[in-house]
Amino acid sequence: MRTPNHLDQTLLALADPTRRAILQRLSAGETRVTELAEPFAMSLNAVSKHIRVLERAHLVHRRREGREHLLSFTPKPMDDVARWMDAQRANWSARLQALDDLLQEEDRAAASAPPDKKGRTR
Amino acid sequence: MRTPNHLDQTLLALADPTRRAILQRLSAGETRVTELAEPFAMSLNAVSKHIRVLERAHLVHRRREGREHLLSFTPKPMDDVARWMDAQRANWSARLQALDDLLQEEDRAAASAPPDKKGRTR
DNA sequence: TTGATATTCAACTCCGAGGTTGAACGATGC
DNA sequence: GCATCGTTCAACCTCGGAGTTGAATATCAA
Repeated sequence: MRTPNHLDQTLLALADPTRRAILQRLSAGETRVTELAEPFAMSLNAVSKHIRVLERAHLVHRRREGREHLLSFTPKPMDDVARWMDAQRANWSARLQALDDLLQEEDRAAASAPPDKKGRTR
Repeated sequence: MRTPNHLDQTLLALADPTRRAILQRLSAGETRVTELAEPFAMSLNAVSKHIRVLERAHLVHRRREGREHLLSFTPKPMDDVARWMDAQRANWSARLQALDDLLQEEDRAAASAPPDKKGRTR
């Protein structure tokens, strides 16, 4: 908890529509900060701060060329997120399968008993 | 931006190690609040708040049974995250492929010219 | 009813996120 | 040199996240 790990930073960075839009834009290619900020209804400074959050999460890389800062998307942290989610999915999918089996078991058992008024919800 | 959409809520909820641990625990089966809070070095109230964040993101479902609140993992929002990430991946993977092609093109061209001092960085 | 258990609600602190404005800094162009 | 462009830094505001403690609510058990 005292170590804000990479997943934390990455997920936090992704949990904002502006930043996701920035990433989407960057996935189309390197872009200058000003150019990147142009479509947003907020100050350049605000966008600059969003960029710093993305940098902290290692989701964008900055390359200075003269006075221009060129930003590009570095997707590696997203892989970590994907890996974590896959691991989670593996966990609960197995369990949901077991639950399904159990429910079917119950249904077969209920078929030989008086039916229940309320159906299986959701 | 004024509509904090589902992805926002979900990613924000996931961007905390305590909450991810809670989900991990819940993926092993329904759990009472107190039982859930026991391993964490924080007050029951703090855990209760985390649970509310997870509920807001529809990542957990609460079922009241007497005085006990039984929580379970509802993974659907994670699918939305996965879908968004896949879409992103489709975007930039295509572009990275194009970039790779370009770099190889340049390498071939450079092979016939005097070599460059600084190598291809990262 | 009384008392214990399970959980939330309410009020508070602290801190950082997200936004603003204004100034500073570094590179470019004349 | 000087003005301008691209970008950040600094200071400030507001809001909500994350934690605390203490009281309230609801259920169970006697």
